[in-house]
Amino acid sequence: MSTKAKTTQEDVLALLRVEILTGGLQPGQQIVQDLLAEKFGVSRVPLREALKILEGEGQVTHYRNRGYFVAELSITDLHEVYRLRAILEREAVTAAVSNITDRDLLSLADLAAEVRKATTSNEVLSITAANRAFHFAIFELSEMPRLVRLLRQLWDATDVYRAVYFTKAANRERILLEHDEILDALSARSVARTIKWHDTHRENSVASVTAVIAG
Amino acid sequence: MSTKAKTTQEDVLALLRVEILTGGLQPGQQIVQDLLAEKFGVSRVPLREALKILEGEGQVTHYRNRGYFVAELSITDLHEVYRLRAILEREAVTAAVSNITDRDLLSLADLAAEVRKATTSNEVLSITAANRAFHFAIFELSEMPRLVRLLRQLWDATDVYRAVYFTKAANRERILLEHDEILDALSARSVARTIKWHDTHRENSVASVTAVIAG
DNA sequence: ATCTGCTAGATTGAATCCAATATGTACGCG
DNA sequence: CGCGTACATATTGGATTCAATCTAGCAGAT
Repeated sequence: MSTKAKTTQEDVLALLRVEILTGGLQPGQQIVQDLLAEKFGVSRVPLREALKILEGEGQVTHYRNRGYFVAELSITDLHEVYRLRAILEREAVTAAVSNITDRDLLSLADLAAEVRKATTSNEVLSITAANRAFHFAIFELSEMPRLVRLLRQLWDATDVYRAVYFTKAANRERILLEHDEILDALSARSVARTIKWHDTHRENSVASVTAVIAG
Repeated sequence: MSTKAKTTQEDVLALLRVEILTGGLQPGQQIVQDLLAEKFGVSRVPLREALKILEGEGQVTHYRNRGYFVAELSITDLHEVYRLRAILEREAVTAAVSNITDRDLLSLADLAAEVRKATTSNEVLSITAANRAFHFAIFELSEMPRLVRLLRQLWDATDVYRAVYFTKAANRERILLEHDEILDALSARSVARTIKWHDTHRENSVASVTAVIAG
């Protein structure tokens, strides 16, 4: 069997992420540990440890003796996240270009194909997952693990809102084109073009997500 | 009383930080929960939650069913951290300059004085604390909380090694001068000069710390 | 002699149980 | 009628207890 025996807090963590992503737990809402623990069929201890991880990622906030609440993202927060992403992703992409091999390009193409396939499925969760996999495969090429870690945090912070982005068919179309452009720039080993397309990729995203929060 | 009633896991977290910082827990060493819990006079639950926080910060690493180990920092890791700090601190400082008020300059001067006082005390812990307070007071002026959070993580990651930096009298002298220069650049509202001095500040630091790790 | 498989001890992971704190409501007083 | 205070309840935080997993050491076969 391929299912590796994970620990319960890892399961709970995954469940929590889905719950937050799909809106089962809404921003600002308190997380009542007893209820969730029962719902997941576990005790409160692993739940709390999973919540501590999410707190570290800024996904939930903790108030002493009052518990955990799903984090809310203000517009200014959102813009800060994207500003930081811009800075850090440029760094990552630059390093990636200088490391990339032909072999890497092939597997990136595969990942891009996965995204394309996911978009036809119309399942938002699998689209976001595939999209993430594609972009982080690029970031990983930087061989800067801490940088990738920071980026992961920033992506996590906006996952909730970005999910909405993929509900629009036009956006799903657009990212496929942008991914192709990114692949093209990468194969040409052009740092400038790769950065440029990442930037537009983000700008399209931030515009939509801003609309979501504002509305 | 000014001592606000904190929770045990916060106490434990503070204790752990000191322990790691002072070498009571050395890089690579396993953290045996029973022993530490007893040493701190608490149960394992708050200890584990505190460890989860440190794991999120990259201060310790966790292996399934094997427990927590104090993180080790390789030379390449170290350079990555400083590279990321360079990028992010430039951003923070730039934003700070555009926000800074005369009132801020006064309190920064106070903090710089605190550092000066701490250096005479010769207690490494209080020097690092004062130094941190000074720099993060500047970073906070950026009014970019997420950015500050990321910077805090990066500083934490190298705290262990940086502590050694302050044991040398020459280094203690030098940072005082550099702090003065930074204050000067800030009052002149010069982004370029502020960045420049932050850069040299870091470069001096990274050189020393590299030597520590290598040696 | 080395490698494999097993057993015993140690250590982590999770569940249950108990204590401390905060919130909400009713009551009394001004 | 408004405000503050005290009590009751719900919820979190911590300690204890139990279960699962890993590690080390030994026995035996090749």
